[in-house]
Amino acid sequence: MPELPEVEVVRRGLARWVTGARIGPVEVAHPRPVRRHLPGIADFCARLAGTVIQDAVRRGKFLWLPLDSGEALLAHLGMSGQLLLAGDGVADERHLRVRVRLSVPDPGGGPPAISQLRFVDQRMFGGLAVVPLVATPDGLPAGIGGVWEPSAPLLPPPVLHIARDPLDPHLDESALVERLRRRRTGIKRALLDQTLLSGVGNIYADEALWRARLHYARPTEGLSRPAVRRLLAAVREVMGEALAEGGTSFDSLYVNVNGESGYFDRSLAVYGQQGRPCPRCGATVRRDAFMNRSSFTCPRCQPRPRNG
DNA sequence: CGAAGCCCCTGTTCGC
DNA sequence: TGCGAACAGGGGCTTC
Repeated sequence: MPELPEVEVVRRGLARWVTGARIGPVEVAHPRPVRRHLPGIADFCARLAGTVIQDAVRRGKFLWLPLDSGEALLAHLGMSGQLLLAGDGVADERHLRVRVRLSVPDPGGGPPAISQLRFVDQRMFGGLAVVPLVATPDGLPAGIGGVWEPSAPLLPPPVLHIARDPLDPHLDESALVERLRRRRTGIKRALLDQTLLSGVGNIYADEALWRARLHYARPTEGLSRPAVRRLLAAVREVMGEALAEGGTSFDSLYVNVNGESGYFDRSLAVYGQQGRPCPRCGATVRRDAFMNRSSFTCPRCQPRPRNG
């Protein structure tokens, strides 16, 4: 499943390889991934055809390509989505949902010559839409990327309520710490609340809580400022490590755009590790049902709060 | 406004 | 061997 560091690697690959590309005909093989484009499939295709991609920008797990039409192609990969660059000779993937034909003026040596952007998604939680771009409420850059800006920083409306993510240099950490401490809920719920902080999914929440030695049910009420800051530092740390691995595991970003990740299977201390020893203290990692999901903790490093 | 729960989706794995 | 249930989970949406 694509997590924030992988989405960032995809963003970098797209920025590198398709900035300046002109979009040609668009084929929608399955209507579901375009369901959030309310005017329909024909309108989706018509708005894309003939435009030129200006940039690739990301906030949390939302990714968009600003177009010279003033609109943007907005993407969310959901659980199983991939954005792949391909040449015409590459066989269609089994779950190919949308094909965007491209003409890339300067292929720049990416083998083979890129002529398609493909949205491949088995489970179709993710999707694409063509959306307008509106000014960011705070006047600051919309997210990561955004080298190209017409005059003011711009954001797709569906991303307006999404908070900045841990990799965003404009994240106001002090304000976040205070907002989080005013919440009356468990710390993992708060960590997963995209209106507070975006891009943290179940895996990174569990890994960061383990590093900060906090149980997922620990009430936000009563968490000290330093404790919250330690947790945010842990989130940033684990994501930074994953990004470093994703960025160095392969020779070129072109490969990473094609959906590879170097992070999982390694480096995970607790997520998916039930029954195995905690890497820090050796106690047996446990798995609990929480929020209709799984939560993994070390019972010794992360003791359950009395009233949790 | 905040908190919490439901639901969407399909391939894989597991239990009977 | 076959079949249905459980599971994976981000985020939109609804309700209180």
